[in-house]
Amino acid sequence: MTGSDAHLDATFAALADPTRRAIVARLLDGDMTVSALAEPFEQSLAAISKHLGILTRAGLVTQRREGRAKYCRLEIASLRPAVIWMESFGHAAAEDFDALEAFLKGEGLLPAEDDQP
Amino acid sequence: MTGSDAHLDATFAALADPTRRAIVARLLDGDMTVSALAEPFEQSLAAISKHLGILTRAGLVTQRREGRAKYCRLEIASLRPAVIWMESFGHAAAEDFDALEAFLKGEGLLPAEDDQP
DNA sequence: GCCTCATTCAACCATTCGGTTGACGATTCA
DNA sequence: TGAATCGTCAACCGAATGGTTGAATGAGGC
Repeated sequence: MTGSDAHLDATFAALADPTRRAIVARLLDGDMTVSALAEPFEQSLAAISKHLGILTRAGLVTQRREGRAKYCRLEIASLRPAVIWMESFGHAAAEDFDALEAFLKGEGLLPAEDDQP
Repeated sequence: MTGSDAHLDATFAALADPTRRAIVARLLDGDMTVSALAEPFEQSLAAISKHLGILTRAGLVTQRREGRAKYCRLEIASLRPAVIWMESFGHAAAEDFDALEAFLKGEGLLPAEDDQP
């Protein structure tokens, strides 16, 4: 409960802004340059750049330079600690989360296991 | 992607603070009065009261008055939208989340289903 | 070398946050 | 009734946020 505190702080804080969540969602379609990423938002490029800085500092996004453009990539794995933190509550209060599990399975978000003897 | 934005904002923002995450974790042990809840923290009661206000506004906590004490209860179900938001990314990039699923199963956080015909 | 495109930096502004202290409203108990 | 307990409110503080604008840096193209 001590070590990853800062990472959880950064992750949850990064996700607490709708523009940043939208950026993350857009990055699911693949890597994108900063300006391509900024295009649908009614904010200055500098604002988007700041948001990307926050996402990057949280480890959710990495950037690589390619020519004069800079491509942003979503680093989904770094969501893991946050998901685990939340899921652990689901476990601890399973009765409240039954509906969640049912929902996830219904949506196909949690494939039913069949690889376990 | 529009309606629950505010709730997601509030939920993630509420979880972005380590004191508040600790409060939530403590509430897993059962309902607690504000001062009992505040006891292990080196902060003023007013500060904890503010944190509880934030958690309450996010819907993660409800309070009921009982005598002169006020009991706080964790409303785990209201974490659901946030979990679902995150899980949907796990679905979209399943390869990155394989490790998560393995981890969750290994920890017993995701019990293997056996209630399905 | 120079111009242009892509991105970030710097300074600034208003607002919110996390915290403190002290006063206040409820409630219980003697 | 009066005193103690529980919790919140109000005002304040310093720091961080989310945004703007304008200048500066980096990389290609001519």
